[in-house]
Amino acid sequence: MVRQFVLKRDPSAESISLSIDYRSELNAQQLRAVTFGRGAALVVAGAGTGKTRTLVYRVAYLVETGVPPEEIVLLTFTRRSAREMISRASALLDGRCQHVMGGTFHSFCLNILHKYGMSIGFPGNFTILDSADAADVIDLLRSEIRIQVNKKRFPRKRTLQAIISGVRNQGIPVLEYVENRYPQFLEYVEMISDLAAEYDRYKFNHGLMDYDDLLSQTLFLFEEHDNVRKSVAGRCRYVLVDEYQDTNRAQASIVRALASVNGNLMVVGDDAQSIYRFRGADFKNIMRFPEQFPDTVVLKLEQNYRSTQGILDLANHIITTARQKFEKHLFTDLKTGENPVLIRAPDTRSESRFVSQMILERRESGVELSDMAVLFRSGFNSYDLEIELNRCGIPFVKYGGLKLSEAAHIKDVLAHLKVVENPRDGVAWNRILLLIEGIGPQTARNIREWIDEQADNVASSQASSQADGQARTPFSIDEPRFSPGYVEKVRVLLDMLRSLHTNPNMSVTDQVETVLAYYEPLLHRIYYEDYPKRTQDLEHFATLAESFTDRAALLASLALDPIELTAIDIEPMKDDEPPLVLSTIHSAKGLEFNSVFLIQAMEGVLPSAYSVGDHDAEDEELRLLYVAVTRAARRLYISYPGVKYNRSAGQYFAKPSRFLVNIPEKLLESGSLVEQEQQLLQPARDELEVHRSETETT
DNA sequence: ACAAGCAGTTTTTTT
DNA sequence: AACTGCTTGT
Repeated sequence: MVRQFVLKRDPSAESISLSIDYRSELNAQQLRAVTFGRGAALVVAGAGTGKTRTLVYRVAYLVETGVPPEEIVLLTFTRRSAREMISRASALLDGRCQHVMGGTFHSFCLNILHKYGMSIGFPGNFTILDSADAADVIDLLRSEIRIQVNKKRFPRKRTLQAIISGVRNQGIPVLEYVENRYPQFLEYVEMISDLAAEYDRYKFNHGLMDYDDLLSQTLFLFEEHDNVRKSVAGRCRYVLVDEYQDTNRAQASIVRALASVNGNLMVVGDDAQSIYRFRGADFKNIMRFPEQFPDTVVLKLEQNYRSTQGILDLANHIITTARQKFEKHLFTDLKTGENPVLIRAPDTRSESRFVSQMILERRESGVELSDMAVLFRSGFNSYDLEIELNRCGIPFVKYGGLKLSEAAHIKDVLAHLKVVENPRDGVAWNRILLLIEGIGPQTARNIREWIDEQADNVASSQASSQADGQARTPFSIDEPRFSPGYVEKVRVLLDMLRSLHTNPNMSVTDQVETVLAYYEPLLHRIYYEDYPKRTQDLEHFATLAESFTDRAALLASLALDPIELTAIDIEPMKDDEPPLVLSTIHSAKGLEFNSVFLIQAMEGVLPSAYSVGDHDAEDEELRLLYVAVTRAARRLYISYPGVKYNRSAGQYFAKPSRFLVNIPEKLLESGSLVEQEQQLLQPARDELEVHRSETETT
């Protein structure tokens, strides 16, 4: 590294030129982080200690002290939080902050690969596989290998994808990974390894990249081309990383590479809130940070501005029971407040009714609906509650769970666009061919093979010369080699795709409309049971697509930043009241609410049944509870049903979460539900019934 | 040989 | 709701 001489700022000039009064708006610890100079810093920030605020002020401070905004990189966990922080910084200072480079690791890497990928042999038009697409690719390859397996239980495609991705993320052999996490599949280790190799080869040959590739290929690019690394890192004058406890190995390496020229790096995180182990995140990254950057200054934010003392006491108590001890004790000045409660409801229905009722009460007492949240472990834990909320006419948005872009019909439409973008995208071809009546897996495969040949011909004719004058596309049938049962239908499909391919000036909206016109009849045939609902989603999607200037941007954006709207979406804000938030605990990270309801806090759900027996996994479930609890500012209600219904076991007695049973009453009061007398209850229920018929759209 | 439809099983969390 | 395995029909 070039030796640097630091010129100290003139303190008298500082007070004149800075427009923000940092001293009065931040506490001493925050101020230190915000005004930190050059070098490496680790900010250990407990829940609710103003972590986001600190980052926002840090961005503004850097810009205000003359750092060019486009040389500041802010890496966050979701694009949503990057967007939010940058706009908050802009509001604080001015529009200059909009030019800060911000986003997720994946989107940042995608930009780099688009810019420099050509130099290491990646085509410019590669398509991105989300994890479901990746599983589909693996499934295509699996069907070939499986013939030799015969009759035995081979892992399903999602499991295979999880294993292959996990192996990549942790950089360990398949054997070790399967031994630890999937001992039931030990006999298939060799086949899984073969499959992983096949998968990599397939992706390379067909211009595909999965999420892991975006990170690892960027690292590969940096390793192979030092000038690229220097050039990229040279433009990263200041690097800021949020949620550092949830980075994996590859991401930590990328951070190191980005800081390798200027060395100005600030990472912010909280080891107690690490909840992405399943995705390869390693909270030890945060412990290792000071070793990797020997001159690291460690800064701590410990004063909590969010929650009442009662909520913090509970949170502190919970985290001390983790097997891996964390040295952290949050404190606050907020003394007042109602203590957290643990409520046992008779069953799931009454739990939903209780939560809805409390939400209405809180709203009556002046709390905005949008300042309340219902949190749960898994997306489907809220199904029953969603019905009840609809019945009560309470508007809500749901984060986590099924995404719009993950719905089958949206993926169908996207697959058509992907094929036009990257004609070698075999999974997308497979998907759209299977939609045609009369074409099954085998025929789709034959057609795909023929398409691959065509694509090769196109490539070679382009390579040799443009002598034949006519641009060839991979979307025409020259030979009558397919059976008449479906050849006409394939011809219609190819005609449609060719019209998009040969028309580079066509707007994204027109492209989407063209695909939709083609897809509509297929949708009706395949989803004859519920196509009206799906048609609605497609219209929503078409509106959304209008804001994109080109097809590649639309596809990349949907792959990297899935629209978080469930199919069970309410009418887009018909009334102006901001809706209640339903969210998985994972998706609620970084958010805060006046009142939080944590539902289904029972054994088998939180902790998840998958985690029991694995100490590290159980610890992570505990941290998940910690995250949920610390989202609450004033009120916290934790509930679980005493009886749970399950299709296989029927009704069974549910146990409260093991993390909650031995907590002193002083920290967590327990409560139970009593059914109100019939006469009083009846009119209220009648009224709700009326609401139901008005609001129920699903 | 292949597609399509039916019944029973299985569902974590996300870039 | 989606996936898997099985049966039936072309």
